[in-house]
Amino acid sequence: MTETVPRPTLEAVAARAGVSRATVSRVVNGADGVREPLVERVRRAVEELGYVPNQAARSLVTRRHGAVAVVIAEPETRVFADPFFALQLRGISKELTSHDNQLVLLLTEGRDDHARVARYLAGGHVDGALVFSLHLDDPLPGLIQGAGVPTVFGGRPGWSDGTRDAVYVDSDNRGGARDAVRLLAGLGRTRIGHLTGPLDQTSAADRLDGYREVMGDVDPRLVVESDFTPGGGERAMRELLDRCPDVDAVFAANDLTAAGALRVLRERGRRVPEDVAVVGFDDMLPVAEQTDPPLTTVRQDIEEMGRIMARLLLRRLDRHTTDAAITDPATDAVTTDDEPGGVILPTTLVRRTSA
Amino acid sequence: MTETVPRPTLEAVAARAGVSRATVSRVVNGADGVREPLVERVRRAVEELGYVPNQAARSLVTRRHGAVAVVIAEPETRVFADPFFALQLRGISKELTSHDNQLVLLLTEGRDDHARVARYLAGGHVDGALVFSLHLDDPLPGLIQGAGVPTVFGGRPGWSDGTRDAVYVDSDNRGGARDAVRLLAGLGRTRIGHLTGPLDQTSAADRLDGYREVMGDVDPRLVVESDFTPGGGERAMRELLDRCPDVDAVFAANDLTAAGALRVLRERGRRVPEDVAVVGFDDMLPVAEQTDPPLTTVRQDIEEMGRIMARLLLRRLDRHTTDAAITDPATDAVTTDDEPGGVILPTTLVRRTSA
DNA sequence: GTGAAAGCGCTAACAA
DNA sequence: TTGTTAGCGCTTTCAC
Repeated sequence: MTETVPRPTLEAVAARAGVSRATVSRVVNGADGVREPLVERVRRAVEELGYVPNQAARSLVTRRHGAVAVVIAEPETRVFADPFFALQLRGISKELTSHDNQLVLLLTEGRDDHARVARYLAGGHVDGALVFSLHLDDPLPGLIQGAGVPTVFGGRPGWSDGTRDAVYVDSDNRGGARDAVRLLAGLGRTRIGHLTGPLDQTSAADRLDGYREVMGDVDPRLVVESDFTPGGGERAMRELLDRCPDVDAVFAANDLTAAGALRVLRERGRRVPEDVAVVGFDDMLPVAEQTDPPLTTVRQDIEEMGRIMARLLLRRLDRHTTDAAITDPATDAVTTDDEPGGVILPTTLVRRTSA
Repeated sequence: MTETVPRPTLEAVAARAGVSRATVSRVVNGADGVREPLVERVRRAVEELGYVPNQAARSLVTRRHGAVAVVIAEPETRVFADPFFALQLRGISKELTSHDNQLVLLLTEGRDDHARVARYLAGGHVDGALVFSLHLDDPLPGLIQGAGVPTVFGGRPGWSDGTRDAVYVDSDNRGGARDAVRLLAGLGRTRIGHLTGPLDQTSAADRLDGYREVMGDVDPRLVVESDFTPGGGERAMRELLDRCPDVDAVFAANDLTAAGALRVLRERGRRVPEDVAVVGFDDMLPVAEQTDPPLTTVRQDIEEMGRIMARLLLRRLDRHTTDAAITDPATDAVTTDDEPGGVILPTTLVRRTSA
C-alpha cells in the first residue's frame, strides 16, 4: 500500500540521457563546462524521471549538509510567552532558505539536554549553529564551542571563560535604554525609576547599564529588579511606588513589564503619562499597541536580528569551504579567519502616548 | 586555525578495540549477539576516541534519517502574535528528541515557498512530516500528500479533495464551544453573541458550529465574523453592540478576540460579567489571566497536541519499517495500514471572573 | 558470535 | 569537454 517507489538515482538519469554519471552530476550542480546540448538532454532526463539528489550520499562525500542548527536554551517559559522567539526564527528561516539551507531546531529544556545537543553538534550533522543563550552561568555555549561547529550567538553571550572570541548579534540594548531615559529626562522628569529584567541575562544587564549611564549617581531605590513578565512588572511597580511615592517616570526593561506597571499605576490612581510617564522596550506590537495608554517604547527589529545572524553564519561557512579550496599562499594572508566580536543592531524610539 | 580534526570512523574504533567494523556497528546500534567482553572493549574504544556515528553514511544505507519536518504554513502573522505556535513546537520537540529524532523546521511564506517545501519533502530528507495548515483553500496539504511522505496534520484539515484519509490531531473545538455557550445559557443569559474567528480556518468554523448546535435557530445578528486578533475583537464587539444592544453574553472564538471585546465593553460602560458575560477560547495564560476581569475560557492543551502529533507520526514510521521487515503474511492482516482520521483532544472550561 | 565484503548514491580526481 | 574510477562511513548479508 504505502509501497515506496525507489527514487531514481544519478545512474538512472545518466542512462536515460546517454551520458555518464559525472556529467549528470555536473549539470545538476550547475558546474559549467558541459556543452549546451548535453545539458539540455540531462535536464530533460532529470525532469522526466523526477530525479532529486540524495542528500545523504552527497553529504557523505562533500561533508556539507546544507543545514544549520538553531539552539534555543529554554530554562524558563518566558520565551514562549512573547513572540520574540517566533520572530527571530522567522528571520533566520527566511535567510536560510533563500540560501538553500535547512533549519534544524534544537530546543533544550534544562541541563539534561545539553549533552544531547553537544553530541548532536559534535556529530557533524549540521554545518553550523545559531545559538540563543543569554544567561551568565549557561554552560551550553562552552560545550558548543567545544564541539567545533561554526557558531553565531544571538544576543551578547554572558559567560566569561575563554570564549571571548565569540561572534554574536545583539540589539543596542544600552543605547536604546539611554534613549528611553533621555526622553524621560527631556520631558522634565527627575525621579525616573527602572524596572529591570532578570539581571543574569545580558540584555537586562545592558539596559540597566544604559539607564545608569544617563542617570549618573542615582538613588538606588529607583531601581527594582524584575523578570520580563507582566506579573513581575506589577510586583516591581508596587515596590517602586512604595519605596518612592514621588516617582514621576518609569523605564521598564521590556514591554511586558511595562504592561504590568501600567496596570498597577492605574490601580493606584496615577495618571499616565501626566503623573508618571512610562517607556518600555521591544515594541512587541500585540503588547505595546494594546496597553492603556498605548506604550512609548524602544523598538528592536527582532526579525532582522535573526536574519543577520543567519547571514553571518552562512558567510563564515562559505569562507570555510573557500579556504579549504584555496591552498594558494598568496591569498592566505587575506582570508585570516572569522573576525570575532559582535554586530550591534540599532534601536529606535517609538512614541505613543505613555510618555 | 579552524582546522577540523577528522572525526574517528567505525574503522578507527574497530582497530582500537581489535575487532571488525561489523562488531563495532552492532555494539553501537545496540544489536544483541555480541559477547559481553567484546561489547565492553568496543564501548571503551568509542569512549576514548569520542566516536560519533556519521549520520549521512548511516542514512545512505538505512534510508532512515531520524528527522521529521515541521511545516508551518504562515500566510498571516497571527501565529506569531500568540504563543500558540511556540507551545506546539515545544511539545513536538520534546516527543521527537526523546525518540532521537531531529526537528527540521520549514516555515512557508506564501505560495512561492510551497514548491520548495514539496521538493524538500519529496527529496527524502526526512522520514515524515508534521504539517500545520488549516485554511480551506490551502494547496500545501495536497502537495505534501503527493510527495508521499508520511504526514500528520495539526488541526482538522480544511481542504476537500481526495485527501480525506489524512491523519490529524485537533482540539475538540466544537465541544469546547458547546461547553462555553452552555455555561452562558446556564447563567441565565439569553442573548448570547458569538465573535467568530476567520471562517476559512477549520478551528473557527468548528467553534461556530458548536455555538450553533447549542443555540439552535439563533438571531443571525448575534454572530459577527472576526479574525482572532484583539483589534478584530474590538471591531466585532462594537458591531455586535450596535446590532444588538440587548446582548447579555459573548462567546469569543479565542482569548485575543475576547480581550478586545472586554476593552470595548469597558469603554461602553458595560460591566463584565454583570451586564455582559464573556467567555474566550484557548486559555493563553498571558492573555486570559491578564485581562480585566480575568477571562473565563475554554482551555486546550496546545503542547500536548504537539506531543501527540509527533507520537502519532513516530508510530507510523515505526510501523513502516516494521512492515518492511516482516514479510510474514501471517502478521500482514494485523498491520493493515495507518488508520486515517483524527485524534480529537478534549477541552476544559476554566472559570475565572468574566463569566 | 564474529569477520569479510558488497554496496547505499554521490562527488571529485584523473584520464582520455 | 566528457568518462572512468575510487572512495565517503556505514550497515548488512553471508561465510566461517
